[in-house]
Amino acid sequence: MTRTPPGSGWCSTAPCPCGIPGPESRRNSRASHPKASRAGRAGSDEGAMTTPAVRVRYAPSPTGQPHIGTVRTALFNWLFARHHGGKFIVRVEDTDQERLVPGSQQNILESLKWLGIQWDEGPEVDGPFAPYIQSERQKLGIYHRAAEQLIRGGNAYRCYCTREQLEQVRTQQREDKVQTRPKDPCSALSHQQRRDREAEGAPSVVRFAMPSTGTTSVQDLIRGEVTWQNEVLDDFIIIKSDGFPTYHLANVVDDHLMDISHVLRAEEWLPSTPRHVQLYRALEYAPPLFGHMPMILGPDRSKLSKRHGATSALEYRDNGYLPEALRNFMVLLGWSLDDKSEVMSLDTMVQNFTLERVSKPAAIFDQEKLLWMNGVYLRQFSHQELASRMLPFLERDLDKRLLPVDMDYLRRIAPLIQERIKLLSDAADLTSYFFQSELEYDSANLVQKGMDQMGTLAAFRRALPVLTAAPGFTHSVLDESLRAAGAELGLSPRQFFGVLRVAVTGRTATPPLFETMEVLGRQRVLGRLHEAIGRLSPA
RNA sequence: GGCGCAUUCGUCUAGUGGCCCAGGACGCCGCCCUCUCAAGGCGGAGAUCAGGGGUUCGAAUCCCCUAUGCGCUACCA
Repeated sequence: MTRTPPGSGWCSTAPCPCGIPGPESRRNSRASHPKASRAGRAGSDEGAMTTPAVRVRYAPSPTGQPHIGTVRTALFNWLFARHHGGKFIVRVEDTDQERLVPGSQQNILESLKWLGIQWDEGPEVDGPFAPYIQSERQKLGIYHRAAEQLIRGGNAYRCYCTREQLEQVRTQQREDKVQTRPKDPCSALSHQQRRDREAEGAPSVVRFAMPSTGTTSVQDLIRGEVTWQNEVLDDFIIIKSDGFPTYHLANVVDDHLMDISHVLRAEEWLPSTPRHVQLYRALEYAPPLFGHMPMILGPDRSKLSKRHGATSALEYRDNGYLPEALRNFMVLLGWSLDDKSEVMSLDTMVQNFTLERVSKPAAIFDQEKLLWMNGVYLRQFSHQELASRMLPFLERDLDKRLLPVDMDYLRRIAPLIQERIKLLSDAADLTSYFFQSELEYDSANLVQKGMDQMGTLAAFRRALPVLTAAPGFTHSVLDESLRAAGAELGLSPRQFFGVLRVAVTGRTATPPLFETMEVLGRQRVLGRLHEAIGRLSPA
């Protein structure tokens, strides 16, 4: 009945860098590992070729709050690396100087840390291929050397066209319904013409000369073989006029230099993959394996964005979600262990994560299910753990006059709200009446359905001596004695306990009354009862 | 418009040609438990497997076509 968990038994760990999860792979992506054959190309790289190891990277660009989709991609890369005993590398792709947002690099790293995704190489930790920030790597000249190499080999050329000129060509082509890619006029410039333009000091970019015939294919680890007609692919820019490389060049050069074995990125990158494949070919680099992960969509099926609510991991943190819950929820967006497992430990994820169980269709981010999962994790905590997790939120949200929070007291409150709390950010609201010296509530709430003012007052007056005299202020004692008192008054438990609840907590919905009273303690309870009696008594 | 990818309950998904007139989970509904609110237990509704053609003794699963959705189509990543 139980299926063999996929992954176990197939890929032991280290020596299975292939990304092809098992002998029975349902996808015909059984191509051999390109890097494995690199030994043959000898010295083109570092020389010594051993068993290729899994080296994957997360390459965010610091242009704002890291989107939940890119964080999920980081998670998948990390799990893949851990599953195969490989390395997970973070590389900051800040080649777009115009879109840089200060502080976003910190946000990205903080998101990863919060989620428990540790990187083996990258900012802060460095590693054998440092630096890990492209603007710093730029200074090494690696991108320009690659571009020069391509120009020399006839695989790239300088282009002097202005944006306006290009826009014209493009719209013209569109009007003429030309199906093939726009051929860049500068590709046909003569040597003399180029010299002239350079002498004029004309600004230029470097374009890659895409082959204009034939096809380019990639054996995608998730989607199988994908093929493009080269004639529809354009001569994309590899070096911008500000001298910075574009993503296309930088990522190929760096992935090569950093010995990346698998490029696992979001599906939106699939269309530019033939460019990268051609770059690898022209540069004579052994290409990595590619795998394109499903995207994450909002409820309206469009790319998840601000309009759909929180889109960055840190927002979820501030909104009271647990990293454990968000991580678990995210891993299920596009991956599954089997037909049943949902709530699972990190360890289980690592042990079972294989690309073959990554699904193809884009997934919609279901906030409701995340909320449920957050509750599941919250309920699994020990009282101590829950109290510790709530503390920072209480310090943030509770009236400052109620601080500092007494940890011992909080630890006793924790079990009472554990089944009721769904977000840590609810903690203050759920527990405020434990801390307040003066309750704030509408006196009208004291008199509940089926009761009148006098009856309510009588109930309070009857409860007073019982609570005062209770031998030990524990929930079992209180339960017994108050239940008896209520019966004497001819009130149903619902009525009697209901009015007491409001008097003691100011709320109509709380954890069980007697447990709540026990934690509050005799003094607070009696004080609040007196207060309630005062509120109801005719002046 | 072009190119590419995708398509199983509202949503996340299981499914690797017979075990599937399709299983699990969230959400929803009902019942139970019960001092309120939760949590929990039990049950239910919910998918003509996008549609149409093939292949096969047999198709959610393989092939083709169509439709729809999404992505890309920047000196952004």
